Amino acid sequence: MTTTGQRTVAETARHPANRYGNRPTMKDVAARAGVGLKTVSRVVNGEPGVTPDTERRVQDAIDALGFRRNDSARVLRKGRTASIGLVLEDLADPFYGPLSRAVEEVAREHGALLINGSSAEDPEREQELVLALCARRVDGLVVIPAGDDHRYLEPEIAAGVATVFVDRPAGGIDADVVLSDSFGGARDGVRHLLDHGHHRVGFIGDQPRIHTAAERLRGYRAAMEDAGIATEDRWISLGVTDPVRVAEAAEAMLTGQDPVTAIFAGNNRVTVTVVRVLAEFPREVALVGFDDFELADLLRPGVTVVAQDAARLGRTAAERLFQRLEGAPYATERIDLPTRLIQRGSGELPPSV
Amino acid sequence: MTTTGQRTVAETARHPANRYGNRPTMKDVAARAGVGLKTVSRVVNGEPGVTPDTERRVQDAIDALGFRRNDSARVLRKGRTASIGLVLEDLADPFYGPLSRAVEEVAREHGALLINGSSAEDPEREQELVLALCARRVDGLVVIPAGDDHRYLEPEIAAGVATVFVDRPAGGIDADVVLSDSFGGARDGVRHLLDHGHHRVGFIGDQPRIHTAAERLRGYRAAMEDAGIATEDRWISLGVTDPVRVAEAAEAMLTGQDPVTAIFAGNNRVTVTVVRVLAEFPREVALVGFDDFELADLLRPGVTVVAQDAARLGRTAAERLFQRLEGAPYATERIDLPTRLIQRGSGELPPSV
DNA sequence: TTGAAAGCGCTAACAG
DNA sequence: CTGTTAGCGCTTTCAA
Repeated sequence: MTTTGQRTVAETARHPANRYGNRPTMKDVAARAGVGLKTVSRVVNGEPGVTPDTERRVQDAIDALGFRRNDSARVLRKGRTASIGLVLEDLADPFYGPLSRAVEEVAREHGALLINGSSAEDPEREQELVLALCARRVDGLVVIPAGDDHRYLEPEIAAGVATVFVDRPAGGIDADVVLSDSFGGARDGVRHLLDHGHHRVGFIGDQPRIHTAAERLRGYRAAMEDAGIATEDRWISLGVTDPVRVAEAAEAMLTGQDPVTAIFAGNNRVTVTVVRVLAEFPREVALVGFDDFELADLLRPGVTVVAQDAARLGRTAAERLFQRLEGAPYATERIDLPTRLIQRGSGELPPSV
Repeated sequence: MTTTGQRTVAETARHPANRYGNRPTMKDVAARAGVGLKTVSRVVNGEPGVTPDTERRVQDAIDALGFRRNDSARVLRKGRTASIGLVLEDLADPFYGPLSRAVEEVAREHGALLINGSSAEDPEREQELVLALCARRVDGLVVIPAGDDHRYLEPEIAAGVATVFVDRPAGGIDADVVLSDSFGGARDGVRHLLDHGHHRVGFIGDQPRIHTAAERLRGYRAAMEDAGIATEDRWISLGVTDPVRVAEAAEAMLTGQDPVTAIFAGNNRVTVTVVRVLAEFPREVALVGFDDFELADLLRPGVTVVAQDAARLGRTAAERLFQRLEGAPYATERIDLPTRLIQRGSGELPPSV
């Protein structure tokens, strides 16, 4: 601790004790500057109607005391917190990094802060988090839902908390949602494999209670059906996407009778695990994954993917949120963002058996 | 909008207008339940001293009105916000995902929410963000600094905002800091290359004003010196780590007279760019990178790295923060976390010229 | 067991 | 241009 630091402590310690570690308030500043409370407020908020001289006296007092406006009090009075909440599945998932960054960027453009939390794909934890954010009176909420029943949000939305869902739709309530075209993307990806001569195509996806997982499975089935292929149950594996289960699933469908010659992976984690399995596998197997991921182009072969634009997803949702916050109450809307097939080699391999 | 939803609107609309979208307050609940304000407060906060019967009446009123406690007001009164701020460089950077997730997890264990923002490596923006968080009266702050002068934080720290720096030390103030051993890690990585027969080893790093970048450079120089090799300026490139500059730097040191036979890359972004360059390069070049990254093991050759544990960095910092928040004022501390060399092939290649 | 009153630090509304 | 007053919705204190 420097000497300067210690003097600061002594200085602030002169003020009457309160719960904020003896911080000076506008009242203290007013007393020191010899002006009224409201004048301090004017200076702090850059409102007009203060003589340069007065302003300087107030500013000096602010600097001397180390005053910083207490936004908690301000919020209480103004009713707007200038903050929005973001609830997602897992901040550590590379898919959500760009998404939350995009939301943050838009929030920043609107002078708002971002409070965020991970639901860990647990509906209860999602609700807990959302309600905690509502209790803080965030102005709005961007939610990547873990659960499928969001009726608990009804009173909040009715009370004016703008809410936009991303990546998966809300359950049981009418709300804005921004989605990638999971169905179309998966269908295109599987069709791409079929176009390259495959007939036995496997699908490894997440738990079907997750909307995107169900949609992608639907896309897979649609593509197979369009091609007149009867899918076998052995080719389809759904469940949690931890590496162990996914690796076992991949190995199972790659071996035995009538093994698959191509795999469609339902999300980035699945894709990566399948790549690991295939790296050890004796036969060449074609692969298309849903979600792009870093370095997919550097692997050999490069991994063909159905890419969705996570940043755009986040930006679109956040912009929608602030439109609602600022404007008239529009009708709720569903925004579908297109996916894009990126060919890198793995999806263009021919059947090896 | 369901019928239930509309009734909720009508219901809340009866309450006197305020700034929170006509939300019921404890006063409203008290009126409806026919009890005093304080009794509602007791029920809401689970305080003892309320008859089961009264409690039920209050609870019914709460449910009927859709009441949710306004934590802004609570905060104003209690002085603690139960939230901490995290300022990092870029939420979208894969290195920070696990770190912020770890911080969030610890916050959650302590019942606190996480407010975070990206500084975009801009000192002004860092300060702006930090002060905005202080104005919100976050209880504490975890900062990955972009700037190197943090004296602006002195009054805040004196006023009781617990602050822990991560990844890089604070400038101009005395504060806790949690670091990876950049110097030792880089020295070990370079030494590893030297041990495999290299003499001309290149170093591509970030701007030396960034503490970790400077430390890693120092580690590189120490290893070279220990081996009795005089480094040439041509082998060293420092600056912003955008792909274009890094690629040019790599190509420059790989060609011309006395080209390097091995490269040490100063962070994950640099490493990835160098991998791309080497993939196109006619000669085999050894590579060790600072920071681990996903799929490094799947590339051919696998990329040898000096790994730091981002999650542990975040967890350690956050735990330190809450120790401070809860306990006596310890002396500030510097915590160094070890790095780990992970051999995957690229760092074990012999010199090719 | 319950409630009335005071006040957290700020801003809105209205005087001077 | 400046200051005073009255809350924002909650918790604290203290009395019933």
